[in-house]
Amino acid sequence: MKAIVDCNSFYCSCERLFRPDLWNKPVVVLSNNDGCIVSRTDEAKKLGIGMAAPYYQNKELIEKNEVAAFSSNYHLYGDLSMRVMDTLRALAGAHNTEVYSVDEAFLDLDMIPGNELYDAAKRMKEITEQWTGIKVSIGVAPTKVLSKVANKLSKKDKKGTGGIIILDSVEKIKDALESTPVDDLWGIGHRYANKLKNFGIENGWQLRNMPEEWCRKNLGGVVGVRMIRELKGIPCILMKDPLEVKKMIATTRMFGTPVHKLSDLKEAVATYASRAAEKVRRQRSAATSLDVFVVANGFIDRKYEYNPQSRHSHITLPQATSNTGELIGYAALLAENLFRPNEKYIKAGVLLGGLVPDNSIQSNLFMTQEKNRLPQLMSAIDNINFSMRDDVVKYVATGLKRNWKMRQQLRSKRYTTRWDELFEIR
DNA sequence: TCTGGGGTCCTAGGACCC
DNA sequence: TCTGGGGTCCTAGGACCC
Repeated sequence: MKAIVDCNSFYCSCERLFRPDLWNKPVVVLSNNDGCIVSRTDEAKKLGIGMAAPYYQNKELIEKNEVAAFSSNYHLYGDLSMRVMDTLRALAGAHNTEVYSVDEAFLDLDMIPGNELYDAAKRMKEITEQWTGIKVSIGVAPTKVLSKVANKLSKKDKKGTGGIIILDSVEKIKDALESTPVDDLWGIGHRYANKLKNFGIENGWQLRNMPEEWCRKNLGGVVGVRMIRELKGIPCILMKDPLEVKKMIATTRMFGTPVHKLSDLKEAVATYASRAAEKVRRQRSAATSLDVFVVANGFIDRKYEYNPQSRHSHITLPQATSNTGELIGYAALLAENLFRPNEKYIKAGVLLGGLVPDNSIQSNLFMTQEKNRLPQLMSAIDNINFSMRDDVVKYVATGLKRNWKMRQQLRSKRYTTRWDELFEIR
């Protein structure tokens, strides 16, 4: 059996952890640039604040009901996520734990006898909540897709289910799938959901009973076949090896205010390149390709209209590298190619792809000694930046003023990762 | 030269996830 | 409806090989 453990309203729960005054109050957390709402507590959901709803459209509602709103504080969420995941690894075994996202993990529970599953899940839930202060919900079923179904249902009725649902019989699976609309299934997005509804398929049980070949034809080939088998309880989406590394790494951001100068654009792109390079080094990889993209938003009829135009530029690197200086050089070059004088840019990004293990980088006799020492320079910079704070050491190309930086006006303190922002008790 | 029947590798684009 | 910043997997089509 597989379990999915999911933190309830994760970003909001992190914010509330250090704010007892908000424990029963509505809270929302905003995306970067304070653009839209990406996490809501139950109290906020009850007020009718939608998921991914634009912040400015809900501002009135938020202020009227004294909803606490926060900018995203990734230092805090990242650290608390690590605590939750470490706890789960301790309880289920690291090799049985697949961290699926910042607030979710799949657990392989095959070693636990069927009649002990509920007690085991309950114990995991209690210990995780006690050790981390973050509430979780658990769904258990024969396959990943079904465990997600169970998890979703357990969240809908936290009191009735105790935040745990186990689907361990055909009858339970049937009941669960009948009350799950197709668009709530993991792997069915809005496109497929609409398609299914046009065929008169509304819930998970109806989909489960469709022929495999029909799914192959209509739901993206083998993806559709896997989906239907998973619904039938045949595991097709396997647990991932915890040691797997990423194949591409990106850093992209909206700008706080639109950028129209090439110098600003290059600064931003250099900053994203160095951030991406850092992430690449952290997983001991090197990139063999680099992409830069920009999104321009023009004035139309003297009116500011949302009309994003994106262009991108790609380069295959002569040699795999994770060196910030080198990557900034290429990124700046591509940014220059993309730049047009009369455009305003609202967003840009850098993607590092074709990642290979960094120990496979060929060093050669003809490389200068200086170049051979660059990895040491990089790790020295990484160590300083990690132990002190972000960007103590940075490339000048990334800018000093950074007037394109995103807005984050409502960010809470980084309680758990910065000495000078510790939680204070008087 | 494009006639047959394979095969591989790469990229772009679509669909999905949180 | 497209608001945010990440990612993954799959397929189709082109280039190239024998």
